[in-house]
Amino acid sequence: MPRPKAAATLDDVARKAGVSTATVSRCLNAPERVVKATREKVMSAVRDLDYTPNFAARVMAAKRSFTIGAIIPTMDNAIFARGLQAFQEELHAHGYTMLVSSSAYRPEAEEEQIRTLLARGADGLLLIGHDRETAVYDYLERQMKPVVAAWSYRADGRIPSVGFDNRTSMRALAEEVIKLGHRNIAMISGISQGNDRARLRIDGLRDAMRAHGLDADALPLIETRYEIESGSEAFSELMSAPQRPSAVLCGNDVLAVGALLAARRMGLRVPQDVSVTGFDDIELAQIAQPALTTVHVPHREMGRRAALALIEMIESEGKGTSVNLPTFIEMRDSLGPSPSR
Amino acid sequence: MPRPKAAATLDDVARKAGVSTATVSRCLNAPERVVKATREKVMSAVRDLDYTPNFAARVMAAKRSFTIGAIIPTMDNAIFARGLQAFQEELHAHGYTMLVSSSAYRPEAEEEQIRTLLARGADGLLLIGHDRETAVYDYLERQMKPVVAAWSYRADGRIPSVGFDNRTSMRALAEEVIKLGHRNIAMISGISQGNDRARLRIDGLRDAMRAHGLDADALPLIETRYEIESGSEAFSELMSAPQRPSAVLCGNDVLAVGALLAARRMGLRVPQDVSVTGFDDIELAQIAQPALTTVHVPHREMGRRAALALIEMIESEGKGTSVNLPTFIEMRDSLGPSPSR
DNA sequence: CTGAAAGCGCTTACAG
DNA sequence: CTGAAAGCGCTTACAG
Repeated sequence: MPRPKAAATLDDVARKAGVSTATVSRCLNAPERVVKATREKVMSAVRDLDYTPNFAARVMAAKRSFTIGAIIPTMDNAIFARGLQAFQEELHAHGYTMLVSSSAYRPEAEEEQIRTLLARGADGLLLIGHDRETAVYDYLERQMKPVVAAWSYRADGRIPSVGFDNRTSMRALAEEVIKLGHRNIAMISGISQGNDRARLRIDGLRDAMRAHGLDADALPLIETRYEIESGSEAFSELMSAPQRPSAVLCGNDVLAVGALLAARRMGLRVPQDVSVTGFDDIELAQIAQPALTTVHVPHREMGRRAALALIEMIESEGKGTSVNLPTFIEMRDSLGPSPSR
Repeated sequence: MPRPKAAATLDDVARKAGVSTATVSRCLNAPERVVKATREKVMSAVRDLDYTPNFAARVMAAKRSFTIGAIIPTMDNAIFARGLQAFQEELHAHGYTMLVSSSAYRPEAEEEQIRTLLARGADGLLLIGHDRETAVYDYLERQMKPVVAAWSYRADGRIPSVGFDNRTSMRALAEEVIKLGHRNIAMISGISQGNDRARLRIDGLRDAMRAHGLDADALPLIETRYEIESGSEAFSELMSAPQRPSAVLCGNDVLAVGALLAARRMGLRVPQDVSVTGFDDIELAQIAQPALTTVHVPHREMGRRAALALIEMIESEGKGTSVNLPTFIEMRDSLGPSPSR
């Protein structure tokens, strides 16, 4: 009985096929450069030995890993799930594997993970948004590895981005809200510190307010974690202010669903008593009661395009082109005219 | 101006610190084996050169990668998100990185990914469930790398599992349903082919039916993809049968939410006209209207324990112990007494 | 406590 | 079209 033998190596295959390791390597990586007869001998040896190339050795010798790292704030939240899935599918279709880690919205964690993934030989990196220290960008530049920022388009970023315009998207939604007669508007946002998406959405709302003569500086605003429960708490707090808002714009759908839940608990009807809006258009938005009016973000498309951009940069050594994806407002039931109108 | 230099190597550090590469390596991996003075010289060289060890080289030399692969059916679905996040956090806390890929519920895709991840030097693997070809298990065994199956506990599996009992969990829920007087029961399941979790949940329902004298073989059952829309379609189909069910048990919360949506569209009140139940207790279940009665699965705990089990197997070369996590029924509003009672 | 050197398993110019 | 050999950047017995 053959005892558990170590995995076969290139050498084993070469010996068994009676050729050199160079030839075996070519059969695997550039079969067209080997004559058919040789190739067949080699491939059958590969099969017999159930040979799988050792990845680390290949990476080291070829200086390519066919691995791309993605560092996202969190996986435990539908915000990134769909886009990430599409990203991974597209990578896989091109022969790449995805390495993921989550930073829990902590910049130091992101930095550490950038180093780790790069040290692991990632051929490129997907990062979320643009907010990070200059030193991090300097480091990235020195590594000379393709990096793309997703979820936030920015023309003048230090790295190319594949995303959408968070600011004008939120502004467009806010314009609709204002058009419906709302003048007491409040916002529940994600923590804007280190999160350009959150900050730009706030800015977008303020842009719209200013454009319509509302006092943007007086905007009641609560920043909180992207969790349903946090959205509920913020909503209750906002609604217990002396001057109750007639519309509460939320930084994303998760917060908005939390707001909806709190409204129900408080006996407030949405949108008759108060309007609520979201951002992202994740599945939750359709399921919520009432269904959420929100900004539709093309998550899958964004994931795909980000993968394509990265692969392009890796394979043709280009510096990458940013892409600004369009969003649109998905009008559903949670936004109605201002009751005080 | 120094032009973009290649990343520093161990050799560069050794030269700069005036020691051998062996010493530098020790400073990094077993600092206690180097005297303080030397260590300080080395560490300052490391800092000066902004040195990060090359991962592939390290893996190849040490035959350890501190990487663990996870192959899940899909990321674009809350079913796995929470558990996976917890898994990743626990790995990270122990210095491991997670490599993920999704198989889209295709066995061949899973097989290919097992090979890929192992070739990439993964020190261990997380797989979902137990349904796979014998040949795959044989292959896994030959690789001699720790592998754990999650989301489904099984005492006699070929690999240890960290999960819960899908069958008795569903049975317990079904008992409650039957206790409420329901005798016309139907089920919407995920595709059971190659998915032991789905199959065991069906079995669990049938167990309960049999135990209460109902005809388990006559159970109206539709198997479909784990998508909201699929749940809606299946529900409509089930409800248009001559003999309408008074309770529809769903293979998971996603399907149940789809059923709820369809019920609303059909003008059926839940649970007055028809009861609906889910499985998993993902966030959706609480948000649904009415809130879903479902089986609570301890996703985070399962993810954590799976990580721990794998690390344990890697580091102490044990064969791993399975863990069977308890589930419980989360009674909410979508299950009520049978109207015909 | 530290160093010289072999070895990990590939790829890739360079010859022929 | 194929092979001999250097080299990728580490770790780790083995000496001393």
